[in-house]
Amino acid sequence: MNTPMQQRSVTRSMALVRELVRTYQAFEQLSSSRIRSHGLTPPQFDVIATLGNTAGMSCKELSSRTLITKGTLTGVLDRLLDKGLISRRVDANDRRSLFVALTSEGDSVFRATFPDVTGHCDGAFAALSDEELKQITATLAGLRLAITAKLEP
Amino acid sequence: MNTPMQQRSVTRSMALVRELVRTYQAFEQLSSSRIRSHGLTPPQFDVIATLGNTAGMSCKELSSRTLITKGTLTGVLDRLLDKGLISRRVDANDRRSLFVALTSEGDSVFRATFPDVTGHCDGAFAALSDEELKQITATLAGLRLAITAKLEP
DNA sequence: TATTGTTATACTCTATAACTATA
DNA sequence: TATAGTTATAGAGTATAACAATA
Repeated sequence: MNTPMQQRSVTRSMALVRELVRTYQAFEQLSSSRIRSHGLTPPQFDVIATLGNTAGMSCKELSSRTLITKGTLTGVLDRLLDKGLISRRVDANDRRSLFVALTSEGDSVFRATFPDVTGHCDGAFAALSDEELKQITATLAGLRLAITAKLEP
Repeated sequence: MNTPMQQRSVTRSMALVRELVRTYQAFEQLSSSRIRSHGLTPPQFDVIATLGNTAGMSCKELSSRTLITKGTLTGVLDRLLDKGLISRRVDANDRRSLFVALTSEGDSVFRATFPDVTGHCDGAFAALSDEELKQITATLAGLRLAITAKLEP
């Protein structure tokens, strides 16, 4: 009633935010150990997973999808290049741009790791029906859109 | 129908996992810029937020709540100590253990940053009713429990 | 002039494991 | 012997900003 506006507002989303963070952290903990067992770091896996099932993309697009800033991305790509998992070549149309794609070995790693990482969640979600999974996914998507809208302006 | 078991299973949770990661990343992006504007890193904020509204706790407990491993935690606490935001003193009962708590300056920082960070989500969630917020929070909690159960054994 | 990506710098976090001191 | 934390080491990610090449 006479709780300050700011205070009430904060209380409203606090529980949700905390729970989102905790849920993600739990997932992170589960997936990170799986990722490392394949000899990758989480950011490296992020790149592999983003490139998987695509023809490839520019560093700019890869950066915006993974949320890894361009300066950092160069280093991450260097290490994946050393491992032979990606190729990086100049775009013929715009020679400022680099086209990054999985090599066939990178694709093998993608096919081995991605199902393994997500697959470890399936046991956890076994109790949920397809309908419930769909529902939760939609809820999260809505949440994400709300946050993204707040980010852009 | 004749899709392999593993394949079907992966497909089931893949969309949900991707959406959870993306939603969290969007939140991370929003909160991280707020956190840094207060002169903290995300792990440092994590510690401040965990200590906030408590009397303090051991490094062990802090480590298990933040998911920061003990070796890393020492460094993070060192930096917060340098900033004068926490105190670290030997526990009288068990002299192997350290009791970590916010200083009054740390508490001020907590009170300034925590509402600011979570508050930036309130605009995003303004369209949701209290009931919906509650519902989504409960859904996430269920998801987390499912993942945590998978982690422990 | 603007954009794409690299390089340079300095710092923080991370995993891992050996170590100290208490219990 | 086991536990709480620190220290040591090496690597990886991060922010930031200056830079080169191309548009």
